[in-house]
Formats: sequence, structure tokens, C-alpha cells
Amino acid sequence: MNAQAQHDDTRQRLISTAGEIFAEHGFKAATVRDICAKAGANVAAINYHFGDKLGLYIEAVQAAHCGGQDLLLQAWPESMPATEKLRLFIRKMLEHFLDDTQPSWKTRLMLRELADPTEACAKLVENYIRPMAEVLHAIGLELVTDQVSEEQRWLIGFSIVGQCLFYKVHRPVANLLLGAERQSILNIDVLAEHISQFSLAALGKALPVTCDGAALTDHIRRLHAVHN
Amino acid sequence: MNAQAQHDDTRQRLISTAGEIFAEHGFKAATVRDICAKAGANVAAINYHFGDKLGLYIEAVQAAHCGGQDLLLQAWPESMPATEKLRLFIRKMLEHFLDDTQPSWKTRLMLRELADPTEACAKLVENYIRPMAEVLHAIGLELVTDQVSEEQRWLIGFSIVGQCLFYKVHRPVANLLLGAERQSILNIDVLAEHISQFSLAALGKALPVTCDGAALTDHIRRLHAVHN
DNA sequence: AATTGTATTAAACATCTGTTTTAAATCAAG
DNA sequence: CTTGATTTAAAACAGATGTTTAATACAATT
Repeated sequence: MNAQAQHDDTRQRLISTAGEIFAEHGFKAATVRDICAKAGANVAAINYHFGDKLGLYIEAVQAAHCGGQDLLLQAWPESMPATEKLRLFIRKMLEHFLDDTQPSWKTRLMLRELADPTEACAKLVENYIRPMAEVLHAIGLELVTDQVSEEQRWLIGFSIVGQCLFYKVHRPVANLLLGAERQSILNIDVLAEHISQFSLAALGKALPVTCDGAALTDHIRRLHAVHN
Repeated sequence: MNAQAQHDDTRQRLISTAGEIFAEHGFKAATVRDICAKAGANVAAINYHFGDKLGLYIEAVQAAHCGGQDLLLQAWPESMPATEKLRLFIRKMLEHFLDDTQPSWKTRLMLRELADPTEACAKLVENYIRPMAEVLHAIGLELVTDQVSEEQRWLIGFSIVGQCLFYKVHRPVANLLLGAERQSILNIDVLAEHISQFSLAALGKALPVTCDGAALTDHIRRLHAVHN
């Protein structure tokens, strides 16, 4: 193992270890000693490789959003119906956020940065969030007509993403509210189906969540009134 | 000013000052010296009145959710249509979160605690979140039929709250994404109207967001197919 | 007026934390 | 093998941070 390799190795080890610890405790509460200990590096390594603690943090945030967006891009054929694209988008997003099998520090760290922005935030938004927003935007253009304004399309996007984010950011609250016996609904399949149907129904591309006979009759009557 | 009054005064001053600073920086990054300085108290005051820093934090979180829920309870007459109740609920919630005129440290501190729970979280959920959830629950029972399961009603509630929370927790991101010229849509009137229509449409209680003629025809045909 | 319990203050303490220094080790190039 | 640059290691440093101590001020009680 030569010096360069060793160099890159500790550098990389520091970044990923720091990512985990920053994601868990936040920038201030994470200590350089803790990071170095878990990375098997000397305390001085951080300052040598990254200048200071903030430099390491910024690189960790950058590492968190490099190679992550491919999870959401080109995941479906162009010919697929827009409603199905949205369903897939929602599902991929939930998997991305809620999948516990793979290390979750990347999304946790990014969400921390987005809620509590430092100088790393702008790059994160441009490199990671905006590409996602554009994918959603494209789906939106297919789904809704030209009569829907640009601004309204942004709001629709926020409504969809907001629903998905809730289960990541406020999962502890959802757990407490639901109680032990109802936790089962907090899995990806159920949530993806619900958010998809809720959102598509809001856009008039799926049946409303309530499918009661009388309510549906009322609803259809109302629609006809507008339509004619 | 007698001793007892002075006592209560510094105690209260410490709690509200701590609330502001904890809300702004989080538990770890906030320093007792900063809190005491801004509260005009001695450094030892925190340990004298609250035992330690964590004790003060817990009292600050408690102060943040005492007397705050009345903003959401009994704000409408029982006879009001459920759709209007939901509109009001959403509006009140947004005002509660986004109103910049009143000190916002209470909601910010609560959201911090909810996203990063300490021992103060359980009480916060029971005293503040659950009452709100029950109000929303009651509206939900009026809006949807008995055919909608308990679990599904929870998910509907999370969809509504998730949309509202997005603009509080991730406002910086929304700002960056929208750019300067589109910031105007991030005001309470526009957001309340959008979230209300989006959610009511999802439940079949309002027109879908897209009101294009052809799309509407398709939509109605689909509804009829289910209805008959 | 003396005493007592409570609240405030200034100072000190012990530990933690980010950073720097200095020296040793490692390794590629000449 | 030597040289020179790069990386690691141990120790120390300076400042910040939560907490404690001991003295003081003050109001109520005896």
C-alpha cells in the first residue's frame, strides 16, 4: 500500500465516517475526535486533509449528493404513461428515503443541511435537488395541461415531495401517533400506493380516495356542472 | 421587587431566551453563556434554577407547547361544512407555521425536537401533536365515509400535514428552487388555497387541479365506470 | 435586630474541542 | 541508497463550555 493509496484511503474513510456522524448528530455536536477514532485516523488528519472541521463537513455533504441522483433519473421508458411515471417517481423517492437496508447517512445528512443550511446548501440544491425537481417537472408537464401555470406546477410538485418527506423527517412522530399496532402502514408499498393515489386524484387522474356511492354521485354532478 | 418575583422573573426570562436560542442553533450548539448573557442572568443561574442545561431545554420545549394548541381548537362552528373546516384547519396551520410577525421560536423549537427527539418529545406529541391530530381526525370522519379505514384516514392526515410542514421545514430549499421572481407564491393565501384544493380534490370533495376540458371528460368517464 | 431561606454574583474548575506543532515514518524519484 | 516530498503520529495548546463553589444581597420570619 503506497503513500498515495494510503492518503486517498484515509481521506475517503474520513469523509464517509464523518458523513455518518454528522448525519447522526449534526455539525456542532459531532466531534473531530469521535470521527477520527471511528475512522482509525489521527486527530490531526482532518486538519491536514481538509483544513478544518467545516472543510470536512462540506466534503461530506458533497459526497452525499454525488452519484445519488442516478437513482431517480431515467428509471422509466419515455413511452410510459405519465401517471405510471409519477407512481414510479414516488416509489423511488420513498425507497431512497426509507430503505433501511443501505446506509442512510447520505439522505439524513442532506436533509439536515437542507433544513439548516450552511454554505454547502446551494451546491446541494443545484446538483441534487434541482435535477430531481426537473424530473418531477417533466412528469408534471405530461400530466397536466398548459392551462396550469408554472407556479401551480411548482406547488403541485411541493405537495408530492412534501408528502414523501414527511415520513422521513417526522417518522418518530408518526410512530408515536400511530402506536405499536398500526406501525405496519409505514412501509414503502402502502405509502407509495397512498401518496400516488392521493396525488393523482388531486390532479383528476385517478379516482378520489373516498369511493362511496353517494359521495361519488355528488362529485360527478359537480364535475358535470363545470364541464358543461 | 421581592425575591420571589425576581426569582420567577429570571426563571421565565431564561426559559424564553433559551427557547429562542435553542430554536435557532439546536441543543448542542447553543451555549449557556450566550443564553444567560441575552437573558441578563448569571451563568450559574441555569444550574441553580434547572439543574443543568438539559433541564432548561426540556422546560423550554414544554413552554413552547403550552397554550399553543388553542390556536387550532374550536376555531369554527360545529355546523360548518366539513370541507370548510378543512380549509380553515389548513389555513390556521399555515398561519401558525409561517406567520413571521410573531416570535417563531416556539414552532421552530418544536419542529427541531420532533425531527431530533430527546426525552422531551413524548410529552410534546401527547400534549400538542395529538390534539391537533384529533381535530384533523374529526374533520376526516365528517369528510370521508365509513368505508375508509382508520389506517387510511391516518395517511390522509399525514398527506395534509406533510404538505403544510414542507413550507416550514424546507422553505430555504423552496426559495432556492423558485428563484427570486417566483417567491411571491410562498405566502399563506396562495399556499392555503392550493393545499386545500389539492387535498379536497384528492378526497373527491373539490374539482381536480387540472380543469382542462378533455382531461375532465376522461376523468368523468372513469368515475362513471366505477359508479355504475 | 437577629435569623433563616432564597436568589444572585464573581470566580474558579475540570473537561472537552478544534487546531497546531514537531518529529517520525513512508514512499516515489533520482 | 539517498533525497525530498508526502503522510501519519504523539503531544501540546488555547480557547470554549458546562458546572460548581463560596461569598453576598435581600426579603420574610422570629
